Amino acid sequence: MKNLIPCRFHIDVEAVLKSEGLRATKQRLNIWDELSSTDKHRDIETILKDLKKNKINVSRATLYRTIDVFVKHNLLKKITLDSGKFLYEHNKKTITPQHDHIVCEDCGEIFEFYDNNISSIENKIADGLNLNLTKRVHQLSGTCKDNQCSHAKN
Amino acid sequence: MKNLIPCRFHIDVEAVLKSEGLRATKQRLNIWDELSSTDKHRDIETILKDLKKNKINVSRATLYRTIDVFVKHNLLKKITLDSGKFLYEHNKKTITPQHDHIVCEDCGEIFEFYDNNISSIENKIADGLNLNLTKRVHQLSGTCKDNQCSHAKN
DNA sequence: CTGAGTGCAAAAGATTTGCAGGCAC
DNA sequence: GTGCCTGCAAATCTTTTGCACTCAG
Repeated sequence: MKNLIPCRFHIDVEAVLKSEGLRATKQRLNIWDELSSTDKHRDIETILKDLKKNKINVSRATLYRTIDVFVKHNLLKKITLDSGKFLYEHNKKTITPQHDHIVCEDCGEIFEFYDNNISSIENKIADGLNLNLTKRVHQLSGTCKDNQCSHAKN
Repeated sequence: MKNLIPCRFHIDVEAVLKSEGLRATKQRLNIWDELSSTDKHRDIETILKDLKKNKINVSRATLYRTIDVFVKHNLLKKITLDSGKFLYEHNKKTITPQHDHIVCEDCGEIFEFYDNNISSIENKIADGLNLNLTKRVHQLSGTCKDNQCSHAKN
């Protein structure tokens, strides 16, 4: 029932898990299949629902634990919304290795952006405080200028 | 017992509340006194504890509701940490009107920064998507280069 | 085989809500 | 006096945890 979903990263994950001394259980592989099947940003609830939709049964607890593992090992990126909710997106190491997000408040669409100048300014700021940057969050949100979410058509 | 705490914004808040059709209850004024008494970034729990320390009794529910009101009316700024926890800081309209945060993971110290170039880049990005920027979050964190949190002595 | 990982259900936190009573205006 | 606001406790929501069982290596 999952043959429509490209499992692009199956092998990678198995390797990563093993190299970290973790077991490649079918739950973890199934969850990764689901996570890597789309570029959407989803919360735990949605991921769980999508798993069920594909007849993959994992307990909520396991999903939490697995997502934790993936985030810790950089397979997943955790996005913290201003509401305190979290969204997750898989780390396609090949495309846009570092990027930030801008959300349209009208339609909920999330776009990714990246700017090299910002990075270098950030580094200067950290340097000035004698800090090594370890994490960065940069999220913008806005409303559509023409009130029609024309960007969504892009 | 609160005579040591400068109540710099008392009048403002009362005016703001009234202009919004809200009542200037003693709970709201007391909470604002506490919030405006320091530039620290605190979570609900800490604020509640600090209130009790100053013999101000408000229920947890009222504190949540009041903080909501203040955030909504721009008297308070809500900072969302990556852990999903929230911190609050009062909006001193006079100093650093717009700023972001960089956290030292070693000592928890939070510094504020602002860079005009970043703002203009952000605006360009939003423009490109036909969006009016309404909110921005930019938070960095890092570890101390010399492992001694020398910045904390600044 | 053995212990890391899982499922379940209960626990733990954090925040919200319903409602009766209180107080700002 | 009126109804917005508060306090309390219960409810809700999200995430974590303890424990017995399972299965990957």
